[in-house]
Amino acid sequence: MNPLLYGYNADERIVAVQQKDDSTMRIYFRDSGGVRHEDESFFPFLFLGDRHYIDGFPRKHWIKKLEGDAFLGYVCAFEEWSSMWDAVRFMVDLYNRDALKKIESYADLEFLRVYSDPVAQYLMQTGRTLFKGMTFESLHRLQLDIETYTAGRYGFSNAGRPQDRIILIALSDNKGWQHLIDGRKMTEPQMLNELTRIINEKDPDVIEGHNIFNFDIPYILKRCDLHNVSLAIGRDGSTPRTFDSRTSFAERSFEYTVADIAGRHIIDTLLLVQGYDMTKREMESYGLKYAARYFGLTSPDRTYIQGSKISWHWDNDPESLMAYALDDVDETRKLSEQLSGTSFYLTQMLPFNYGHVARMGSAAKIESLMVREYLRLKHSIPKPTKGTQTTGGYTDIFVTGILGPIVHVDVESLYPSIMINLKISPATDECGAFMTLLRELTTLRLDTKKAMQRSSNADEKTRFDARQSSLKILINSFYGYLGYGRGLFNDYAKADAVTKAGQALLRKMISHIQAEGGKVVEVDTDGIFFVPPEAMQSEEVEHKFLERLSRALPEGISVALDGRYKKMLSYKMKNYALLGYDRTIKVKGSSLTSRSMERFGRNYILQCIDCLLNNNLVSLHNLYTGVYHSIMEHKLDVKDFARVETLKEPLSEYSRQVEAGTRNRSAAYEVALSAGKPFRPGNKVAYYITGNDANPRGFDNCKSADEWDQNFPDENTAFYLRRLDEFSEKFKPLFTPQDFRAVFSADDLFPFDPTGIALLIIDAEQTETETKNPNAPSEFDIWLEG
DNA sequence: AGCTGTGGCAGGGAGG
DNA sequence: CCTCCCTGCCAC
Repeated sequence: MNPLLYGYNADERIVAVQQKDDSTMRIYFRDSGGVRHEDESFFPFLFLGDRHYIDGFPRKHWIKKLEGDAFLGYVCAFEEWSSMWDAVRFMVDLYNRDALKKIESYADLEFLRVYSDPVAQYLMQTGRTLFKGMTFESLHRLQLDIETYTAGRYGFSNAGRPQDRIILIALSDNKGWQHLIDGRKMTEPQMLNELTRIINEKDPDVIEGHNIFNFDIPYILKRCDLHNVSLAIGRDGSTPRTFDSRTSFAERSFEYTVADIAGRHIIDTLLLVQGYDMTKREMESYGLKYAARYFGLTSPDRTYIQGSKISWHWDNDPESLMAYALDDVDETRKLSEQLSGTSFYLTQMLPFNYGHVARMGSAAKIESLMVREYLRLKHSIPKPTKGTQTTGGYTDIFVTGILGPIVHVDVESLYPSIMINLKISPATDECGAFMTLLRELTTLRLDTKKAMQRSSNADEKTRFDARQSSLKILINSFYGYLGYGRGLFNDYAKADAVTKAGQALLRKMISHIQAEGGKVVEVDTDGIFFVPPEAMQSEEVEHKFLERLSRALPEGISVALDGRYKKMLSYKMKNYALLGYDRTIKVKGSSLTSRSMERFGRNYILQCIDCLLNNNLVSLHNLYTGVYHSIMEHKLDVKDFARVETLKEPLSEYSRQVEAGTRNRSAAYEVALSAGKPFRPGNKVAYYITGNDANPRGFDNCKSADEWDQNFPDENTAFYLRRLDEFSEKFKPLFTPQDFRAVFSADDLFPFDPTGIALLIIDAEQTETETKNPNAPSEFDIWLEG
């Protein structure tokens, strides 16, 4: 077994960590014969017990940096020394015997500074590990959901007001047991005590909830505070420890309050859903109800209650509210069942507990494996290098318009394949852990995938799938880690080498396709859309073509057929629409449709695309006139023309920046400010434009969507008509100017006649010769020629 | 206290 | 009008 992947096999998993004395821990492993005790010396961790101070130094001071010239920037991590002094002596001895003389007292240690947080965190986390050896199935998971009664409309922020209260705590677990705490029979303090009692009695390993970090837990804690109740739900009798945290899913950042419950793990399904959509990017919302529907987990008789109506239902119709709360926990369980498997299986090989793994990013996971190996080898760990990555994926568009038929090919795992193929790993990784990890994880994933395909048991298949997909996410992050500014082992030059090799590879593929008579339409990073040559338009010939393409590429790089489409609307780079043979339409990119658009616009554009791909110009014209009149006659609902924006920053920060002149005013923030409600980053604001000016300044003419009154519609008709025309403009390149005017016109003087209107296909302009030339010489030519 | 990357496009606002 | 800058959204 490769120590790098220690713990992947079930019989190597830690089942319990028991503290022996102040400085060591005893580890128990599970194997086929049951639980056995293992000599801790093999285990490559430093166990510091639960004392925060050893030799008078906080635990984090055990990781130090020497500032001597020869080893500036390196940290040494220690694992088996009994005292700080031994550790320092070892390190100094290793690098510089002279320096030892300087260290005579604690005062001399001032030149040692805490350097590497990741290392410190790593050690501290492992020291706290309480993960019991369990299968995903045997984990005792408890779902929690609360409903609150508020005098005002915004319950959460009012959690401190005595007149608001928790009315319902719904719990459910995978032992088929359900419990509902009914506020009518208890005071709130009684209810909170009862919650504590039940959790301790049921003793769950995991507590799950949707948005549990930002709502349920903090709310409960606040109410406990108010009523002086101690929420002692830790396995050691402690109360939850909370701290503010932030994760960013790509450019979106998400703030939440992490709660740590001793001996238990908290899983927030909201975070799981966001993490899932980070790669898929096709969900409209991350709310529980939508997510449950998205994954097909909704029961047919599910009860729905609007958030604002909860107080009313509690007063008038409590039974349906209770049913609603139980449906919430039921969906949370199913959601977690679906999504938490990836984190669970990764926990087996990462030096972090389940709850932590579930909220960690990919880079931190990779780094933890690297650091563990360096600790095992007692090798120094590099510091992050400063710099930036300069290149990314190759993106290009060759032709715009409606085209077809279309074939999409892509390189499987482009960046990982390149890294393995060209042996690209960080220069600072002297022990070669990075490449070994990448290789081993890739092999492991392929094996797991094969095992999945072999398996005939549905449950087992699901388990294997969860494992292989969690590995896939991890493997794909190795490239990102190279260019990650805070990565201890980052290497920007190597990150650039990966992307440049990718670009060269794509150019090679493009020229191959063109040489065979294909018409390349669009390229993005690892995939190519093209119109196959006439002779090739059958699936069998396509596969032959793919084989030839694969043979033209280096060993270890494989190309796959990703999709076949009837037609494609090629609009701009990263922006296109596809019509499948099953008549479904996929729209990609933010410039055709995006979440930031008014809903009527989104629907309008989607329908336009449908008409265009199906060459239905009469419908297109009718569509335009229909929407035109709906706007004119105030027939749209506020939901259709309101714009919904997500607040990224606290309102106070926005105000400060506007005051300082470093930021422009923005309608969404102005509406939020004037509403006087407590907004947090991540909250959504819906607003619409008022007035008569077709070109208004948004932040001067905006109103909150819930102020709109159907009986006195005051939306700016001129503005929304202008928006309609802006949306139509997107299709201008498809028509001659006259044809465009004829189609997108509400002028009914002459009936619309589509005769003679042809959709245009335009070759994209050759702007940058260097990037546009697929045959441009590259430093990777030798590699490509094999 | 925690955080994987680059590239392309749209729209608002400010200022020329 | 236009250009520039910034933010937001999205593809990979």
